[in-house]
Amino acid sequence: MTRKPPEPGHPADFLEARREKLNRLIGLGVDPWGRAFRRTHTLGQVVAECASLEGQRVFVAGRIMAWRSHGKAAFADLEDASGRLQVYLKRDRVGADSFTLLELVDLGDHVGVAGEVFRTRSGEVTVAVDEWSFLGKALRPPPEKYHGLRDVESRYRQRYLDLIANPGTREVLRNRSLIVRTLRDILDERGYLEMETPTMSAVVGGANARPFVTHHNTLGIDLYLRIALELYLKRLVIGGYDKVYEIGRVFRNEGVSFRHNPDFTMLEFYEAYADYEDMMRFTEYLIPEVARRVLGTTRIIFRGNEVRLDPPWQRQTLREAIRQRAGVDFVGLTDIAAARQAARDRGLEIAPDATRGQILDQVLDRFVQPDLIQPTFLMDYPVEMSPLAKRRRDDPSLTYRFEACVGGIEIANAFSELNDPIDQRERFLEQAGRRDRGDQEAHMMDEDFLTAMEYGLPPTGGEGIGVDRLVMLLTDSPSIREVIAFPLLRPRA
RNA sequence: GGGCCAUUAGCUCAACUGGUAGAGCAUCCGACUCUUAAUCGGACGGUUCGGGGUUCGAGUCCCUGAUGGCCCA
Repeated sequence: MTRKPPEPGHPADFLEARREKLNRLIGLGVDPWGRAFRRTHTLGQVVAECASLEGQRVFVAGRIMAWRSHGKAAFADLEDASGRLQVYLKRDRVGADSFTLLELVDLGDHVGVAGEVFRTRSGEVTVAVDEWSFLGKALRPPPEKYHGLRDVESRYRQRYLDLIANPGTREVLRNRSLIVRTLRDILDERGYLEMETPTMSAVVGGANARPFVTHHNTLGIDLYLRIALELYLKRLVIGGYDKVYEIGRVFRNEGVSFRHNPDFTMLEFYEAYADYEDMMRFTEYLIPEVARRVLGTTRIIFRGNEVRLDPPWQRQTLREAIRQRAGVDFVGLTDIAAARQAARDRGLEIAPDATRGQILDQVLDRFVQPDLIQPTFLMDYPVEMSPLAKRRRDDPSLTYRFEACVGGIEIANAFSELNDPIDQRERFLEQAGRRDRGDQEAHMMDEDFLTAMEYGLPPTGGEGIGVDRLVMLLTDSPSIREVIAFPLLRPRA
């Protein structure tokens, strides 16, 4: 590709203009990349403490976000993680040579400045610069200063530009960090130990999902990326830790949607000698408490609805919730053919060999979850959908399991853990049968886990929370991709 | 996987029923020592997502591919 040679004063394009400035800087013996710069204050601190700082000399640094030139003076807006601050660059103050060098400054450059804090006529806190230096030249221009970066694809592919240009994105990812930290704080306060379990292993389980496969070269074996944290955390409970949790990435080889990303963050916690009732009580404390600590309120807006997170949350059996919203008792319906037909009558596409669990999943997805705006526990899932949950004493076809829905999406899944290794083996066998019949989401037989269970898992309450979805909820984000810094996209062709 | 929509200058967006691709910001040149979406004057900047077709003529219509969004699965 040929390109016009840049004429002096008329560079062929914006990239060459910046390259040329860079070369001029190097030619002048100026280091365009800078070195560590000892700030006395962040930009936000200068603004916040301006009353006491007025008249004092400060050292601050930031990226140049706006530039207003006035002949022998100029104003620039600097930005760092703490905020934005205006600086005033006057020839009489910085000196003629240094002022001339400002011609080589571009939007997006990092600079460090020293100068006196003052207020302009209009009252804006400003630093009257007497010395400045380059801390990092930008060879590409930042996005448009007023509209920012709007193109959704560019925002995800080049998240750094999204972050530079859009304060709202900075706020969301910052809140994500605070939410995760707060989850840890609360779990720590409650005496849970944070653990780390394998992300790769020869057998995966803990959820109905297709795993990613990878390969270990020296061992010469295929390994799976984990789809849940459950089976290893339960081993730790067997080992004697009575309260454990893990926050970590899990990987599911399935489609992408506004609430699905192939890798996402799960929180799972397990408490020995507890049950799903305890998990419900803890959940309806945990979620509003996170909201209160991070956002300062338990009343949030999500997708245009006000959601009140305060306890107690609604409780409804799955059976009743479905009967109420779909008009059919799908849980109680034992005739599978009739169930398939009833689902089809309600506009669902049901495969001829669909199991009851698959039908219930679809009915839940379509009719029940979207309707559950206020926090709700859906309780008592059928045993065939819940191969790791304890059976109800009063009805062994159901389990002590609940899912929590908030804002119309599922954010948590919990149960009284199945601790009978004989029943667990039967459940795995039943799942393995489905696998043999082609259900790639069915559980694998996990002899190692069964062996562990045979050493004795105490009655245990366990729960998984979709951290990304919780962040969506608390930041009113319409898509999971808004709360994941670098969501998966197809590579650019 | 299916349906609908989108893709135009570095960024944000225009361009009626097919008829010379424009604006703002950014960039470059010039003026300006309290501006703040600074202002004023001038200039540069395009594979209209890729490929094919229809037509005297395609950003616009048709086919095909790519990527993304939304809805459905």
